[in-house]
Amino acid sequence: MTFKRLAEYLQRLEETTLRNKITEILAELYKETNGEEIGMICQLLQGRVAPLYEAIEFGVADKMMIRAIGQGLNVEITDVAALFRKTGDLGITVESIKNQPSGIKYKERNTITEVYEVLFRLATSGGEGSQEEKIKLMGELIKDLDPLSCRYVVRIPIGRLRLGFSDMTVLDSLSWMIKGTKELRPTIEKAYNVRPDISFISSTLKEKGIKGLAQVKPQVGTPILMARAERMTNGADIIEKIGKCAIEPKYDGFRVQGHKRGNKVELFSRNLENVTLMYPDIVKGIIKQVKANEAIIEGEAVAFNPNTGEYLPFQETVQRKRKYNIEAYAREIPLKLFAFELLYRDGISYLGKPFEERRSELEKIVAKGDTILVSQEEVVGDAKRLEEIFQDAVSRGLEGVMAKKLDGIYRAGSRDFNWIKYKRSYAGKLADTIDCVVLGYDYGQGKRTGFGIGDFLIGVYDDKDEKFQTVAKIGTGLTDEEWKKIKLRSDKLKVKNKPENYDVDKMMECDVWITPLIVVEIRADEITRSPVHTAGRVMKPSISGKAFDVEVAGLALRFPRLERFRDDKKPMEVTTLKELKKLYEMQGKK
DNA sequence: TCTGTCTGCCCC
DNA sequence: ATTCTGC
DNA sequence: GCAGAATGGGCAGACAGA
Repeated sequence: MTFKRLAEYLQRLEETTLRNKITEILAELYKETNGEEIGMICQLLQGRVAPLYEAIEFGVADKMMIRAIGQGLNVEITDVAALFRKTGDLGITVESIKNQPSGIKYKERNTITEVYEVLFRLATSGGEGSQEEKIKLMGELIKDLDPLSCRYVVRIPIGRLRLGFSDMTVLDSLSWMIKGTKELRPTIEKAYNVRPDISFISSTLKEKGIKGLAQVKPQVGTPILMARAERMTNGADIIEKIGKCAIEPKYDGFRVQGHKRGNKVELFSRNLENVTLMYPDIVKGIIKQVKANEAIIEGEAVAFNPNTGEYLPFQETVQRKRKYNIEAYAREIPLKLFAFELLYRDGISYLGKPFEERRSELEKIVAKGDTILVSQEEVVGDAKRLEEIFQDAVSRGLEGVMAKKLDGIYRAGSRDFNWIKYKRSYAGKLADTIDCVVLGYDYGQGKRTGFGIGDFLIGVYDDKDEKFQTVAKIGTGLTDEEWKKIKLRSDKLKVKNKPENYDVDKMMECDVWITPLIVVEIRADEITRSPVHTAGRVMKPSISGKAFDVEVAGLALRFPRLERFRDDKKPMEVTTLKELKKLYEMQGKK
């Protein structure tokens, strides 16, 4: 099949919003392919050339792609960038440049296989000169392909296909290919969950039918898609939703799935990256403490201070995700793994077993020790007790709690109400919000292109320096109508250059600057120290004297979102730097 | 060798 | 991560 | 309620160029 033919299908799919219709079109597309092509297509639809657990990344995003388009079509990079700002989509950008009459001929006979192979080479190119190599390969593709194919070939590496469907719909469509209905989706999904390789799944289905997936079972060394939690804002709702449930503390670390066979252990991150070499302390802990020949367990890894025993904030924990200096960091900030799931043990899959059974089996196979701790748990039947546990968790400095449905299965890869998270920041306390003023905004991408705005920069006021200093950009919490409204209001306040009394890091520069008159109430989970936001930041000359380094980090908001507009407030009434600093200091002691 | 820019289905 | 929206 | 697509702060690593 030619790539052009695929592109024509993708165009049809992009224009369709009805998911059932999308499912049908995909099935129709598959019918024109062979077993090899369907694998490549499904893989490319994920924006990859290999499954997530293979460490093959494109290493190409917006900036590199702009250069590749410039090189491939012999246009100035600044022109490409300008058109991208306008269109909000690099695919549309390349297509529209290509559609301008140029006299340059392009081939229409490139096969999917040929394109896939170039993308694969691009992804596996590394080392000195590799950026030039990637740009050359991408540029040649763009030069060779027709305009419509260019739209999609450019969107694949940057991971923004924007077709309105993703993995779950692909699984539906594979069912549709075989049966003409979605009835095989659960079977296909079950296989995909434990072997998240869409190329393998789709090729196998095409060549062997649904029977081909019968032997796909959890396997030590192949990561299982991780379950996610839905959110709720109080204990009563949780009890009403799932009844009696198990409550666990929610730690602020990162997910780890540990696979053990004998004395060999492999670790995977939430996005299935193999992180075994990064966390030797957890590997040793599992070998020592997990009493099963084969097991797959899951938990949250959190760093702690070995001298005080205190758990560390996320910003320190995440420093353990590294490739170099691993042993030194492991000594300085060792990890503990709070294990909360058993997914597999000695030939038996626990995925379909109720939570209570997984939990009791987990407790049996994890021996007491220093590194792996079975997560605390209390079974609760009433909202009052749930709130008590929640309050206790919050006062211990934790993020909140997780509630797990007692008879719920492990829903790999999906987010549903078998797991519910209840976080401090959801509990709607006024103390968790601050008032800020809008300083500028950026043009949006994709769906937001039409609004002319995608996010806005906010700041607090430092009455000492008499300057507005930044704390976050806001890209969520507004309805489509509110985006349109704030764009209109902002444009009336537009100024040519950044106002003198704005203190903004280069990283946070906006497309459009406005007079500081719009006041917004912002919710966030916490205040963190920031290298790029300027609230309270102090700089010093760099060693060479040619630049500036951060002497004292600024303050920023973690998970910022709009709570509401505060048209009743004047800009000079927003939170001051002094107040923000006080809030930052207060969150440390609880 | 140092520094800045860019990237990551990054981590959250 | 959070949030909004079409189905 | 699911699935998808907008968007956030901030970390280490990989290159390129000075």
